[in-house]
Amino acid sequence: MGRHISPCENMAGEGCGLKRVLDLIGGKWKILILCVIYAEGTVRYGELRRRVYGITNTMLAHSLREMERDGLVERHQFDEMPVRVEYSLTASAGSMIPILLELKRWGEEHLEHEGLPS
Amino acid sequence: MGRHISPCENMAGEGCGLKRVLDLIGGKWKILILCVIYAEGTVRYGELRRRVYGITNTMLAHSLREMERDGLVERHQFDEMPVRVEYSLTASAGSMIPILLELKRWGEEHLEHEGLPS
DNA sequence: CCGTATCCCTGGCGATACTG
DNA sequence: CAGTATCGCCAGGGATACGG
Repeated sequence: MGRHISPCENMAGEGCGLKRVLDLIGGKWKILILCVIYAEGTVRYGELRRRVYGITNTMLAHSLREMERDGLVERHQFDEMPVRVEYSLTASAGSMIPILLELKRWGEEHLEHEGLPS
Repeated sequence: MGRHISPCENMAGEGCGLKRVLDLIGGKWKILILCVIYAEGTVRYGELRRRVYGITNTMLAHSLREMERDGLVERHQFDEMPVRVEYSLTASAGSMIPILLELKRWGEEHLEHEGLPS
């Protein structure tokens, strides 16, 4: 005893904080996108697409729209010719970054990269 | 400058640590299951199903098998009558828990529960 | 009690083509 | 350059029934 949270604690209940976070950043791409924007500070759309390995146009645009709506990223459009658009993190998303970087570190420490064992 | 990681840092590249973690614990249920097992210390299958709100039999069993295979949970079967099975975290999964709890806290601090705005 | 076996369906995701 | 518009796949997830 002492190492457990009370069994009554709402770990995975209906409106659990964890579930709500996962609704925000769940799915295949959002966490990766957030981390890349963070690493770059400010990124243009095309650069972002190149940095997030394997993402398609559709998914990048779609994910960005949702994250903008959810207050995680900011979009700044410069009406030059040709048009330039830059993305950056909101303060809110910024405060989540350290957690995501820890997750990344955990993966690097605990998971060997390996191809398929033949 | 100074606040950025080098642009060359592999944030979301092909074998990125982040991607590998997400392969392990991505999807709709695994993170929640891990946190519930942690909170209980040791849990029986049925208790787990009750605690993870909304999960189905199929998905719980399936997730548990994968996580066992991946070295995240341990299964202990007691051949009593009726049979009893208990799940607990491995040390490896345990070391990830603090990160997941931070994520949960982030959600609780930054996300109001709200139904649909009418 | 603790699951597996099946079947089925939705929506996340992707490919391609096209526009301001 | 920075996206939308469409279409379609298929794997993740769910319901139900059954087995050790």
